[in-house]
Amino acid sequence: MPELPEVETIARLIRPRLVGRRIEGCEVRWTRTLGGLSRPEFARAVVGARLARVWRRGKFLVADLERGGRACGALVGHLRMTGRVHVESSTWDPGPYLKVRLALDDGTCFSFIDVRKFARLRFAREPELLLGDLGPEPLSDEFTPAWLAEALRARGRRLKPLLLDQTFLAGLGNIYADESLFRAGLHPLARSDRVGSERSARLCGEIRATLREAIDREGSSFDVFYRTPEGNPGRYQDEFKVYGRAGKSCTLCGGPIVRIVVGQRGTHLCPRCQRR
DNA sequence: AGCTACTCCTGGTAGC
DNA sequence: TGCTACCAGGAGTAGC
Repeated sequence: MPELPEVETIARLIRPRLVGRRIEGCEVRWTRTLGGLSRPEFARAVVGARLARVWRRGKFLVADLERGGRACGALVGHLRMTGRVHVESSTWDPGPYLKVRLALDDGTCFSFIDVRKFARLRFAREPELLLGDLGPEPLSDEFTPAWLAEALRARGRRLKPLLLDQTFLAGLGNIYADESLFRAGLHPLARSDRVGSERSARLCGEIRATLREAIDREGSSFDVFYRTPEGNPGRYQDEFKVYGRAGKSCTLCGGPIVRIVVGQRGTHLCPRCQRR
């Protein structure tokens, strides 16, 4: 599933191919992907606009749009589990799962592809309305040990669902939440208000380190879905310590990795290294 | 406030 | 081999 490192990788790779391009046409094959707008409304909003900036916020991919040098909204994409993005020549075949395609002024096309139809590519006149509820960026200066210690204390929630809550912290998904908790030695069911400041400082550091290492390896690919926009798999899946390793031995203590379900999500941990 | 269940989807796979 | 049933899960929502 594309989480922060995967979306960051995608943003970095498509940025040089998109910035400065003008959208000359659009084809929508699945209207629900637009998240509310009709095809004509969407087309009217984006065709003729220029892509001024490509960036990431949490797991959202954002492209600011301009007309005549003036900001006129943004494309805000979310890949959910199986969304993919490609920028290729217009002769490239996007396959049967293409949802939206934007023709650009240099003969390339931006293709938004999704097998399961959960991904969204929305036009927003004010993207802040879609992004405003997100918590801090884990790799920003805002995300400090002091902030995390206080935030954990203020919310009496179990750690795993809290880390997946995008209004708490933006960008972690199932994989990197499990990996970060393992590296910090914290149990996914531990209550956030009982994690001391020492432990929460460690969690802060491990979240940042995990995400940085995953970005360095262009994200994780363990199934057919996530690929970089160049079609390459990421390499971080080789570094997983707990995710998808149920029954295998812990790299620290040798004991078995266990899979439990927390909030309808598969959750992987080492019960010996991660005490409650 | 926080938890659980349900919804949206379909390729892959386990089981027969 | 070929069928069916179930699983994965990000986020929104409803209900307790």
